Amino acid sequence: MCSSATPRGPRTGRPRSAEADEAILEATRAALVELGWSKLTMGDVAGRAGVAKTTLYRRWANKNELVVDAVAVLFDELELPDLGSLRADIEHVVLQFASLLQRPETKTALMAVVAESTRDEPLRERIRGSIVDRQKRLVLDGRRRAQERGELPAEHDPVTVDAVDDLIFDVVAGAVVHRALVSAEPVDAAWVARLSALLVGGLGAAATVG
Amino acid sequence: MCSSATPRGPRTGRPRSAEADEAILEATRAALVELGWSKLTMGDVAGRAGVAKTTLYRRWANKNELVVDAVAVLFDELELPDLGSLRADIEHVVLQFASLLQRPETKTALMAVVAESTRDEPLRERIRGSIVDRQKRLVLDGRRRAQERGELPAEHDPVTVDAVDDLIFDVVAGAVVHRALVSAEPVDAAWVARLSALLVGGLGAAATVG
Amino acid sequence: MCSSATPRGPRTGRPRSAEADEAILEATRAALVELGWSKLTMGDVAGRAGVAKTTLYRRWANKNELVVDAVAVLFDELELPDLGSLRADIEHVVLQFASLLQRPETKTALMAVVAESTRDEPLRERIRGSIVDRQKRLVLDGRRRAQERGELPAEHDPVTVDAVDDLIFDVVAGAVVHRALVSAEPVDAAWVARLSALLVGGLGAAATVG
Amino acid sequence: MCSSATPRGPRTGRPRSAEADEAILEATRAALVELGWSKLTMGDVAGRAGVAKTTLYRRWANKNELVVDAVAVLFDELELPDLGSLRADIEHVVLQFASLLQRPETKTALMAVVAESTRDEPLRERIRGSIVDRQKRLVLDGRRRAQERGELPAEHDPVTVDAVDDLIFDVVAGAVVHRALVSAEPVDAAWVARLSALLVGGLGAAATVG
DNA sequence: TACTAAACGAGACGGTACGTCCCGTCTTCGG
DNA sequence: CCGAAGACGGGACGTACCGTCTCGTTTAGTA
Repeated sequence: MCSSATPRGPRTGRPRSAEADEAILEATRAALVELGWSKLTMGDVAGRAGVAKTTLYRRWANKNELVVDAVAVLFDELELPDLGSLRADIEHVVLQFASLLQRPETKTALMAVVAESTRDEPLRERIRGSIVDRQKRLVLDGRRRAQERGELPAEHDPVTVDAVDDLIFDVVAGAVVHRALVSAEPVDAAWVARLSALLVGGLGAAATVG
Repeated sequence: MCSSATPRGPRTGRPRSAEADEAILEATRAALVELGWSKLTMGDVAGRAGVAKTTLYRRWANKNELVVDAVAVLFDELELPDLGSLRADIEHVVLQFASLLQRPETKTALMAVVAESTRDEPLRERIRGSIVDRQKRLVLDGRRRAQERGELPAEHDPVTVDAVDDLIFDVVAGAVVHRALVSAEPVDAAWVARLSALLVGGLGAAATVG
Repeated sequence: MCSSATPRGPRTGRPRSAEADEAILEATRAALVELGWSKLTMGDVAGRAGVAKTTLYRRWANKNELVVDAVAVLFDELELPDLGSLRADIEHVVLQFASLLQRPETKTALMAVVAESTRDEPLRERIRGSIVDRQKRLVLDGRRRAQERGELPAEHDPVTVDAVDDLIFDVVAGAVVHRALVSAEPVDAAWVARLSALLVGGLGAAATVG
Repeated sequence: MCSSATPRGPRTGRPRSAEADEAILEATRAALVELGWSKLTMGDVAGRAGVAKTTLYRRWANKNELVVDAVAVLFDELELPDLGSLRADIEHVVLQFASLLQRPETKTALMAVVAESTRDEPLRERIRGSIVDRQKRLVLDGRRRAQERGELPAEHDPVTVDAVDDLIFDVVAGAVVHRALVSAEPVDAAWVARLSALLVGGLGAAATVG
C-alpha cells in the first residue's frame, strides 16, 4: 500500500512527512464522499490535505493509484468470525461486504478504478494486491473452516479446490456488486438469505464438474 | 435509446439528421475501442463522425449518456435460443454475455458508466432502460421455458418468482462481470460449466427461502 | 439606406415585408441600448423583431451594415436653423451633435463601426454615405450662410473652400467625438463656447494657408 | 501598464515570466497588423507568443485590456522637441500623431477599444492612464513652452488654463483621428498647416471665454 | 380560382472562439 | 533535500454565435 518505491540509501536531506501520507489519503476519502470519483481532482485533494500538489505527485503517479490506496484500507474491515455454520458465515460476510459498498467513497470509487484498470495493467495489479486478494482470502478461510466442520467434503484435487474457490469468489463478490451498483437494489437480509441458500445448495454440484 | 426526451408537438424547423445520430454512435464505439473510456473526448467523437461538437450536445447532455446509447445496441445481440435444457440455456447465454464483455468497447465502457451512475440518477435510469432490463428479460424467458419443460416447479407466488429472477440475474451477470473485469480471468467453458452447475443445483434451495 | 441591392426584374413571389425592415432596425437600436455593440447578436435582434434570422441575412450581410443602417436615421435629426450668427450656428450644431453622441445607441455603435471600417472598404462607403456626408452638409450650409451674412469673405478658389470645409468638419466632429468618447468629459455650454470662439477666431488664418 | 493589479504581500511561488509578458504584447501587435481587431483571437495570440492561453488570462481579463497594453507602448514614441515656435511644435506633433495612426495596429485597435470603453469603466480608466494622459502631457508642455517664449500670455487663472489645455487636446487629437479614421483622408502637410493656423489664430479668442 | 415562386418562422447544421478547469511539470523561496 | 506556493504549456470542456441549410407554411401576383 505504501507509495515510496525505492528510497535511496544515504537518506540525506529533509525526510518525507509520514503525517502527510495519512492526511492525503484521508483527504482523498473525504473528497470521494463529497464530490465522487469523476469530480475529484488532485488539486482539491492537495488543498484539503494542506499539502502542495507536488507532494501528491511525489508519492502517487496519478489519481487512480491514489484512490486505490485511499479506499483499500477500508477493505481491512472485512472479517470472518466463526458463526458455526457455512451458511451463517456466508450471510455475515455478504452483509459486511454490502455495507462496505454502501459507503459513498467505495460506491463511487470501486467501479471507477476497475473501469480504468481495463486499460492500465499496473493499476490492475495494484487493485488485485490491495483489494481483490484481501477479499479472496475470506473465501479460502470460509471454505477451509466448512471442511473442518465437515459441512463440505475434503476435496483433495488442488485444481478443483482453486477453481471452486475462484468461482465462489466471483459469484459472491460479483452478485453483491451487481445488486448494489448495477441493479441499484438493496442488499437486505432476505436477498442475502436467498443467495446463501443458492450457494450452499449448489456448491456440491459445482465441485463435481470438470 | 433515442436521445430526444420531449419532442415538441408542432414539429417545426429543420428536422434532426438521422444519419448524424448513427454516425455519432458508430464514432463513439470506434473511439472507445481505440482510446478507451477515459481518453475519449467529445471533440474527437465529433471529428470522427464528421459532425460539429454542437450536434453532439444537442442530442446528448454528456459523455456518459452518449456512451450508454452507443454501447446499448450491442446488448441487443444477446439471445436465448432453446437448447433443450435449462443448463444448456444458461451456459449459452453466459458465454454470449462473456464474449460481449471481451469486446474492448464494452469492457472499457460498462464499469465506467456504472461508476458514474452512482452519483447520477438520470444516468442510472438510462442504463437500466437501455441495458439492464434488456438483459433481465433473458432470465425471465429462461426461467419460464424451464418451467414449461418441467425442469422447475411451477411457482405460484409472484413475489418469490420475482425475487428469484432478480437473484439469478444479479448472480449470473455479476459473476461474469466480476470474473472478466475484476479478477481479469478468462470466462471459459470450464468456468461456465461450474457456474451453471452451481445455479441449477442451488435454484431449488433459493426458491424455498423467505 | 435600403438593403436590397439588385431586385430582379419580374418581381414574382411574395414581396418582402416592409414592416419587418423597420421592426428589425428598431430592434437593433433597442439591443444597442441594452447590450451595447459588442454583446449585440444577430439572433437576439431577430428575436426582438419577431423575425427569423434568415430574414435578417436576406437584407443585411452582417452586423456592421445592419447597425450602420439602424443608427444612420438618428443623424437625420441634425439641423442647422439660422440663429443669426456664425458663432451661434456653430454652438447650436455642436450641442446637437453632442446630445446625439450621448444617446447610448450612438455612443456604443459609432466608434465600433468606424473601427470595423478600417478593414472593410464597403462598410466605410456605407458609413460615408449614411452618416458622414449627412453631417458634412451642415458645415457647407453654415459656411455658405456665414458668407451671405458677410461674416466670412467670399472665397473664390474652390480648392481652398473645400479644404477649409473639410478641415472645419474634421475639427468640429473630431473634437466633439473625442471629448465625449475618449476624454469622456461633458460637452457643456462652456466647452462649446470655447470651441466656437477658437473656430471663429482661427477661421481667417486657416483660409490664408496654402 | 503592468497587468497584476494587487500583488499579494509574501511573494511566494514561482514568479511570472517577464519574457512571456513581452512576447504576448509583441504577438498581439503582430496579430493586430495581420488580422485586425475583430479577427484577433486570444488563442491566436497565445500561439504566436508560444504561450498557453491560460497564461494570457492570468495577466489580462480580456482582449480589450490586452490590446490597450499592447498598443499603449507605441504612444511613448510621441515627443515634443523644441522647434522654436508654437506653430512648428504643433505641426510636428500632429504629424507624429498622424503617422502613429497610420500604423495598422493602432488604426484598427484605437477606435475599437474606445468603442468598448463606452460600456466598460475599468477599460476607460486603463485607456486614460495608458494612452490619453500620455498624449495630454504634450499639450501641457507645448503650452508652457510657448508661454516661456512669450508667444502666449502668462495666464494666471488655473481654471482657464486647464480648460484651454483640455480644449486644445480634444481639438487636436480629435481632428487628427477623425481625419484619419472617419473621413479616411490623408493627414498631409497642407492639412496640418491649416489646422495649426486655425489653432494659433484662435487660441487667443478661446482663452478669453468664460 | 388555382398556380407559382419567393419570403417567411423555426430550428438544425458545421464551425470558430470563448473563458474555465484540471492536468502534470517547473521554478522560486524558506525551513 | 523537502515542501508550499503558484506559474507554466497543454488539452478538453460546455457554451455562445456565426452564417448557412432545410423544412413546412404563408402570401402576393399572375395565369
